[in-house]
Amino acid sequence: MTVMETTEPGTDTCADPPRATRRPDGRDQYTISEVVAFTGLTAHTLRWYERIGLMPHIDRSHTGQRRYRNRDLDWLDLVGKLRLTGMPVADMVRYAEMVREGDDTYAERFELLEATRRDVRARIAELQDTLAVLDRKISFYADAGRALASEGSR
Amino acid sequence: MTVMETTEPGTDTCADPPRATRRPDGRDQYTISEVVAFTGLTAHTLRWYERIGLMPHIDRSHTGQRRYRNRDLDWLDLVGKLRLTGMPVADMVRYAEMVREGDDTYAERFELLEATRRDVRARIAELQDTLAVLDRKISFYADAGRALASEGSR
DNA sequence: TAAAACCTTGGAGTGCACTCCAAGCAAGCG
DNA sequence: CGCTTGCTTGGAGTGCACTCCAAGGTTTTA
Repeated sequence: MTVMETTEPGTDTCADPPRATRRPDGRDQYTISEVVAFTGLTAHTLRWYERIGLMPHIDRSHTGQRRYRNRDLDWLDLVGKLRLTGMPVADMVRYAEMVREGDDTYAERFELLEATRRDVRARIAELQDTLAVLDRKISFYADAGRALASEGSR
Repeated sequence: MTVMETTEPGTDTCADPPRATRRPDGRDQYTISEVVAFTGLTAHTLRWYERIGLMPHIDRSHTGQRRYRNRDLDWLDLVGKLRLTGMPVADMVRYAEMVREGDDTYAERFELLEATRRDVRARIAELQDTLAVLDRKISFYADAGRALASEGSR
């Protein structure tokens, strides 16, 4: 039989979110499936990140299997945050390249982070604007619902 | 010659964002290109929204050209907000269908809006978390930059 | 009235971020 | 030792949200 390697093979009705298992400390070596559990990413995605240059070099066991280390998980945490900002993967790859290139790229990395911070602030503002619209619409619906209800009870 | 109908055909270096022209009041009829100017969407996208059922029926001139009205622009404003929340287009189509179906769907629409509001609140929280990470990283880079600078001046 | 700019359609194409596949090697357990 | 479960690869496939095309009709400007 072939191995499935899907996410959440169990109940498919409202599968619980990929709650990230907390990373134990005192260890510095993890298999890909452990990293899947920590990050909520799929193994496919982890390997894909590596192929496109988004990951630093990942250690391998003597037989070629990936052995992630704590610094790799820290990097994945950062990537996860940047992903939440909507930053394109290509930009994250660029950032990863700059990290590999070393100290010469400090200024450039600094600028990228500051630009990202500006974007995040702007998006938060947009979302708060949207929230205001939703609040207005929701109270409109609540009022309309009450009106319909009282109509129904008349 | 063929018509281009692209966005921003001018300078392609850092083209200014599609700043939405303000909608004039006292009018209730607009061509598609005016709506493009108001919303920042492309004409392609506006027609596509219509095809997939995301728009209400749009009036036509006697020769079949679209004539948008203020209520259509109001709807597009809402769609724009919902889009910012990351709501899938399919969900917005569902909402549009419910609006067309009429009063029977009030409760359902109400729930959808409330769920969206929850999502938006959650996303704002995530982004604020990310902002904290960025702030920490940026001040780290600022310190490192200062260290490098003073090293350079030594 | 002629040229330029704008609008119409269905269907095909694009870019992104995954997502999956097949075939085979590796690891842990009774 | 055999069984099950897990990990490996390159390349192909998927889903979403647009984005564009060709060929032609319409409206506006000079």
